[in-house]
Amino acid sequence: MLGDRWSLLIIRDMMLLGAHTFKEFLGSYEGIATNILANRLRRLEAYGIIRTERDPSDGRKLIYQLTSKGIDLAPVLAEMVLWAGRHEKTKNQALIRLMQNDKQLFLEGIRQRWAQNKTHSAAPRGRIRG
Amino acid sequence: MLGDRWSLLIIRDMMLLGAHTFKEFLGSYEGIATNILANRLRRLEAYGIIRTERDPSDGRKLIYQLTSKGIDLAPVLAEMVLWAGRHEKTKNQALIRLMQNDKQLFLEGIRQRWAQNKTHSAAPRGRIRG
DNA sequence: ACAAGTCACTTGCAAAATGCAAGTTAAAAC
DNA sequence: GTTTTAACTTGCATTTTGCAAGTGACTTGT
Repeated sequence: MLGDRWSLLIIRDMMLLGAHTFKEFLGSYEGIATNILANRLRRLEAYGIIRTERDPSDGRKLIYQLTSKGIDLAPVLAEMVLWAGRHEKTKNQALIRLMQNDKQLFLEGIRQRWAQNKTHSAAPRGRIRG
Repeated sequence: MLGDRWSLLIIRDMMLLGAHTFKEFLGSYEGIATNILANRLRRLEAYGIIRTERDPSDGRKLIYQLTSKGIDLAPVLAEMVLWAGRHEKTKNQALIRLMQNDKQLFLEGIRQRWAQNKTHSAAPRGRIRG
């Protein structure tokens, strides 16, 4: 279900970088092709991990949001980031230290940033500051 | 690095089912092809996640073991199993309840089962009992 | 001692997934 | 009302995956 090259990276970009439009996912430095991205977004939606909404202030844009099922992947992503920080050369050591020092607080932060989705209001903006 | 269909499943089988030979990985119900399995095992070894040893009691067999880097993936796998248990129909609810009730104890269990690797003695045997 | 397994692969080929470049469509912006 | 922008789709080449059938070293059974 998440066993491909891109799905978890897309979710990571939503959680950690606050990405929620097609273009923002494309910009994320790994360079996914547009057809693959479109396909993965549809799959993630079919799995109930993300949902889609039109941007009320710009009819061209779609806003991708994590569902509660998607938000529940935060601990998985957090552990992956910690593991990579421990064993691979990685930038963003600040984020990793933040997560090490208070994992619960970090997870709460993600949940709060995305919790609004349930009430159907606007998506959270911005990236997490290390 | 782990962004493919099989790598994390192989690691899961090592951690949760105690698999450590080529044949045991093949038996694991998902049905990986032999050429892909051989390729993934080599990649995981190249990444330093597993290591390989000859079985001293049977020269045909190779024993695959998790390195400390591989053991450190236990929290990632644990969170994945918990997530799947929460959101997907899954068997092995006993294991999931065990993990929910005491995640730390569960992780300690995995670490102890595999810690012997550092001292170059025999690999741990058997699966985790829910 | 020797034939018949077993184990851990490799090889060849077909099928599927991925990647790349160039559209397309609807909605802003100028 | 022409040009941009956002979110895709399409066609085709390349890469990865999967399947079936070997292969070679080692062990088992007689």
